[in-house]
Amino acid sequence: MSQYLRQLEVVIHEGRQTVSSKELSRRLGVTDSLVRKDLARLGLSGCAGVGFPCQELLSSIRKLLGIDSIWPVAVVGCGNLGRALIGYRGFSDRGFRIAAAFDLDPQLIGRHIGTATIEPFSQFASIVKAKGILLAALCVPAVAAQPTAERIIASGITGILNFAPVILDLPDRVSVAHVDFTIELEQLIFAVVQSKLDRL
Amino acid sequence: MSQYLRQLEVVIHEGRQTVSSKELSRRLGVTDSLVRKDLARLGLSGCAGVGFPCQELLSSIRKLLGIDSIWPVAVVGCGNLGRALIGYRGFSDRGFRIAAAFDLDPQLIGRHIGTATIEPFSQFASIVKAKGILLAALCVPAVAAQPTAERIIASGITGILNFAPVILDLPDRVSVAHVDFTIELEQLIFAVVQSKLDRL
DNA sequence: TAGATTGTTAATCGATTAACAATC
DNA sequence: TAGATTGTTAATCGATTAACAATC
Repeated sequence: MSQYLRQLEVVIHEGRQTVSSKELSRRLGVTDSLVRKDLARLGLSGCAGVGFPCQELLSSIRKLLGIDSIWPVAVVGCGNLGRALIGYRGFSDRGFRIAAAFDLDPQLIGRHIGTATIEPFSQFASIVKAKGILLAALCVPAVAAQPTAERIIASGITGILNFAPVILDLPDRVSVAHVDFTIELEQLIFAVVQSKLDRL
Repeated sequence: MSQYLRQLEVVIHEGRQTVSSKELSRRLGVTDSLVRKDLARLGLSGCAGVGFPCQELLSSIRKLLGIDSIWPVAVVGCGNLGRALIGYRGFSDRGFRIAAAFDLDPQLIGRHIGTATIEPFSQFASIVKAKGILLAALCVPAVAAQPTAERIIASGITGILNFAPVILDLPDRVSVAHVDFTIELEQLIFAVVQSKLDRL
């Protein structure tokens, strides 16, 4: 679905008013049938002979994905990775905002990065509650990931973007998305090796 | 497959010699049938009544994934994200090594981060060739991603881990893995919203 | 009307699962 | 032998595709 969004933005940028399932399918590398089926599943309909209205499609998908409003996100752990995330452009115009950043290290606390100031982790619960934050990006070392995750969900966080190379064991009511560079790299290598073998 | 590796490492860490498809399936949240089928597809076999030998399984999968040796990786772009990647622990013991880092900014060139020194991008081709690097992590701003990617594949890079929120258009012989925090976050939000709706 | 494109049905495909005889 | 677990077959499931009448 995110891919649909991205391509829609491109099409809109080109000044188009409508887009056909065929056009979208071409851009996404899938069949037009699938595009129509996907959009129908979301309850969206187009005009036979014309296509789908771009703007309506865009806002409908945004709404369905829950990104029609701006979600404040807390960054937990401000090492290299956490700081990179705080500085990451492209969140702001896509429905996210780094609303708070936390660390344990007294050396880091109080530092400004981008628009955020690093707060002591002890303040997590109160700040998160005050700002209505529901999502956290977990950027702590692997060993700290599980206990930190447990502590932050106790403060009402319901979604965690986990950057630690550890599988978190958390209650079902919490959603976890896992970003693991090692896995991504392994998959890349696998693809490279495969493609080499194919060419022999 | 990477998930298999991770779980195998856990099992081996516990001192076990063999592991059953049932045990692995439980850890991975799939069926035992699927585990056996996957392993069979890779040409690996276990012992009926006993299970699969952990060590053999581990090294076979490593070999199949192409990570039985250490792959040198070049980091291109040493902003927040690039530096985070260079400092990322956990690569070293999983078959990767950051072998070189590049940037355009004269301010950054010569700086040491972890074990790497930032080199001028103009030196890319020669250094990559000298060190036999085939993989690059692309950590440049979105607008620079496509031209930079074109330039680095001209130097013999065959696999790119792309961190820029842009879909790269490259020849088929090059493998690309795309890491996009925005997409990950959108998926997380979707899961959070879904789970909220489910509970109503 | 003619051309383009939708929404939907039926067919296909691949991946997953259940089941079980064979094996240790 | 009895218990555990494999390898494999046949059945199931879900997702994708092809096709086409209906619609603009």
